[in-house]
Amino acid sequence: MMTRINHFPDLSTSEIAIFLLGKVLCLKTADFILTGMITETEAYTEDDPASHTFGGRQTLRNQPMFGTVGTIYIYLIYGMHRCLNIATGQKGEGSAVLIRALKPLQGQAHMQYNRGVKVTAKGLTDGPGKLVQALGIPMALNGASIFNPNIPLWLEDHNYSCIHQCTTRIGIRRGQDRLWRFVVLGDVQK
DNA sequence: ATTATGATGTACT
DNA sequence: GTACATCATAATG
Repeated sequence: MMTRINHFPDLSTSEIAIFLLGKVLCLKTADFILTGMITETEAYTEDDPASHTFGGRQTLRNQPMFGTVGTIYIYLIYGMHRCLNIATGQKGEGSAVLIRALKPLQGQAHMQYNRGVKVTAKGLTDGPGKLVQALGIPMALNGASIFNPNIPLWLEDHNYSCIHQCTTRIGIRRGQDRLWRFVVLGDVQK
């Protein structure tokens, strides 16, 4: 059984971050479908000093984070890498889940081509910037809904069940103490 | 194996 | 000007 996800359960941002672990992110191009299982996520909310929306700050860039649940937020970080987030909460609430890592499932060779570097299967998509590049997620999807059936990016539930761990976050300076990073442990069961 | 450095857009001081 | 939700490459142990 494999179903396309067209809504999220009514949960908090960190609970949705956990919900997304083991789900499958899919991108369709003219010739390929590229898929990968989500293995690492992170929650970002308005009370998180590391969030673009800390304290309710609104800018032109972070508007999608204030959109309805499922709004896609893609932004450029360090001038060169793009990160994929999915908004959570009500419209007007600046919260989202960052997709930090995938395990490649379908179209690995094409992901390799998109990345343009010689790396192992793990290295293909084991970072937020890497997975966006590997799938070739277009910036044009910024602000669209992940539940919109007319866009080439969507989520599927393949009924993978996985054990997860909550950890402190990495790669940031502020708000490191919060246990809002979620990773899949070990192998995944069908 | 770990550490150092450069690339460089957007938000903010 | 500085900081940043990063990554590849080079240098070092």
